[in-house]
Amino acid sequence: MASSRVTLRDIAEEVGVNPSTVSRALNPKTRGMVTGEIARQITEAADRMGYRPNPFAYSLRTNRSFTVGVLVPDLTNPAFAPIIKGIDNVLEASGYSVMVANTDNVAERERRNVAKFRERHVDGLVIATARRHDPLIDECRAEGTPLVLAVRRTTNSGISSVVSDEVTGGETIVSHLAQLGHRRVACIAGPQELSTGFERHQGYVRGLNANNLEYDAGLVEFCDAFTEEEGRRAASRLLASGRDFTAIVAANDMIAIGIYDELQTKGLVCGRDISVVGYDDMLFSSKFDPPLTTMHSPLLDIGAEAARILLEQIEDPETPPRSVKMTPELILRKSTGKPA
Amino acid sequence: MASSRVTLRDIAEEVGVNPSTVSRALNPKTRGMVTGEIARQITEAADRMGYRPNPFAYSLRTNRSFTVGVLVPDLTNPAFAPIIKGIDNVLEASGYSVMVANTDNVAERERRNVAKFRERHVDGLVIATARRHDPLIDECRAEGTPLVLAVRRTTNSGISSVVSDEVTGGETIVSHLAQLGHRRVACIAGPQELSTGFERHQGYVRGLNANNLEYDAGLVEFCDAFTEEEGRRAASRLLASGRDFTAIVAANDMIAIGIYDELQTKGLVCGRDISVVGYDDMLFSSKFDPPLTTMHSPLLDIGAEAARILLEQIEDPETPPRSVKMTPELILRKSTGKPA
DNA sequence: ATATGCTCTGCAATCGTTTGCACAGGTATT
DNA sequence: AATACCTGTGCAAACGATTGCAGAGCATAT
Repeated sequence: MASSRVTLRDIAEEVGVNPSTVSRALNPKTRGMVTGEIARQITEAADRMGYRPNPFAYSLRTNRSFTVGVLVPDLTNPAFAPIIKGIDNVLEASGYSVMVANTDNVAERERRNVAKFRERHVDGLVIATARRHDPLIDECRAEGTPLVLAVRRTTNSGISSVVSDEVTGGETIVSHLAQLGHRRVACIAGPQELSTGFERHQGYVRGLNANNLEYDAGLVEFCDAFTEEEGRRAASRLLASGRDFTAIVAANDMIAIGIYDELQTKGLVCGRDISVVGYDDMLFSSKFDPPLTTMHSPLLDIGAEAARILLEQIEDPETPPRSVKMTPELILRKSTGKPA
Repeated sequence: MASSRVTLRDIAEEVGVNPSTVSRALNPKTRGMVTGEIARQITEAADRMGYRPNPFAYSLRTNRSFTVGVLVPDLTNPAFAPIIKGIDNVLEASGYSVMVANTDNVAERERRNVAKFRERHVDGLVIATARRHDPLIDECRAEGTPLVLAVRRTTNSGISSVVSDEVTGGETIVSHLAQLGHRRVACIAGPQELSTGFERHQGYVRGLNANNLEYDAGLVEFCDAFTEEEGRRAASRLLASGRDFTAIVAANDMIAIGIYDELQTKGLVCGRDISVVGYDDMLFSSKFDPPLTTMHSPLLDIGAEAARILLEQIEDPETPPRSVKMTPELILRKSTGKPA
């Protein structure tokens, strides 16, 4: 309310030129078109008067909003928050603003928010909610707005994505267990419609092969969601099956926590009776009881890299889509040990 | 790229009226001005043609952006993420978009982001980074954009805020400890320039009085930040002082974790040798070793309520500032017990 | 001396809305 | 029947930038 904004016209009057000249003088790309001395006067006046361009006018004319939309399933999930932070860090530095939307994993809400972002003419989208087969993503791509997937990707190539190497991650976990001497390694896998769930399970299978362990379908349970509760239930089923095993590889840390719960109620001690390894290395996984051995996903870097690719893509829409795979790292803690 | 947007003018031509009529027919507030039948034709055509108003044009004209800015110290901090989620939940329902900015507690970054928000003409601001004396907040207020503080407030009244009742929270904690039989209760307080740190400490002091325990300056240590590391260092100082005490009230859960660390390295077992109580009840505080007794802050509700107040304020700028205090709840877990 | 080209600036249209004002036509009032 | 008042619609001016085009001024080439 206080300060009536100062516009190009105001500066123009002050300096005694046409607004268009002011526009050119202030825009680095067109600055060359105006005489040095005049340009100097203009920038000087602009500073002095506290000129701030009106983003609406700019956007209306140019259709650029310097805004990007970010879609995550859950802002409060420690396996996602760092991604946003990573994105925000690089985007802030480039003058972009980040709009977030929480979808709680419900497709309808994803759809609605993408629509909202589109209406608002965001310059680009980073999406962390993708399913392996995701019509919404296809639509987005067809629609033309620059887009990059983070953490989760679709089977559909031709879309930029940055994820971590889930398959080798899973494989490495099994190898770790095998080295400790485990022969009967169970798996509590995540949702198979998500690339993370799918590929980590795939990694588990490869790890078995690589270490000459046989695959036993009775040793793998699937979860419908990456949640503690789902993990607990799956663990319960596994235990109830009466099968013999000495270790469990969990699809992520949340599920691992669920497994902890179930082991505890059954009076088993994790790390001694049964080894458990998680995935993600989310915040506090070192504080659990016992501290969780887990595969560290470079979430912050994934977010940052996704943002960088998006920027590239916005800058030059002709840039071909790029997919990068970060490498995760095994963090040894107390939840794994030699088989009992 | 694909769909050339359809504008008011397109619809006007289709129906055979002037764009202004279309504008009026489509706006609920002015719809009464246009003949029922024509209005019907217009809305019908709008649907059919897939009309979506151009937000830039709208904003340029009206100076409303349907956007609010949210400032938090750390997106990944489980004591802040829920706030954003709460905000997003209510704002999304009202058609607003949320822009977030991460400040990492650096004043310069707060300033920069507030400036960015202002340039972008956000309709309102919710700020979770306020210091007790915060010039930036004063400037914001003077500037006129609707503003509400969340979780942390300034001493300066006359600004809307929604926080939890830290003082009684702190008091209740001490009472709990006193009831268990503790007589020598230490305190590891948070930054005193933040209302949370300040008021929780105040609550501690009141709790002492209320339970006829004497205040001993030697039993309180201050942290410069709400971090694990600061908590650990403070605990170390406290232990080194050689004073006698059986319980520690921590300014928040992060600090409590730091205390856990230090107790462990000193071979003390928390909950038996020394009781510890945290504050916030952040995610996973029930999973620590031992599960943390803590004061639950209704973070999600705080965010939601802040958003509601902000909406009120945006709707009618004359609305007097409103401050609400949520009541926290003590969650009993394993980190507290009878004194050894 | 004329033609040619280059550099700089201004003019005016445009982006897609909203909204004050004018005005046409109809209804109600006297 | 003349006047006043509504009601609904159109016109055109904003909002504050960007940008194609035209032209003024000047230097260089012929």
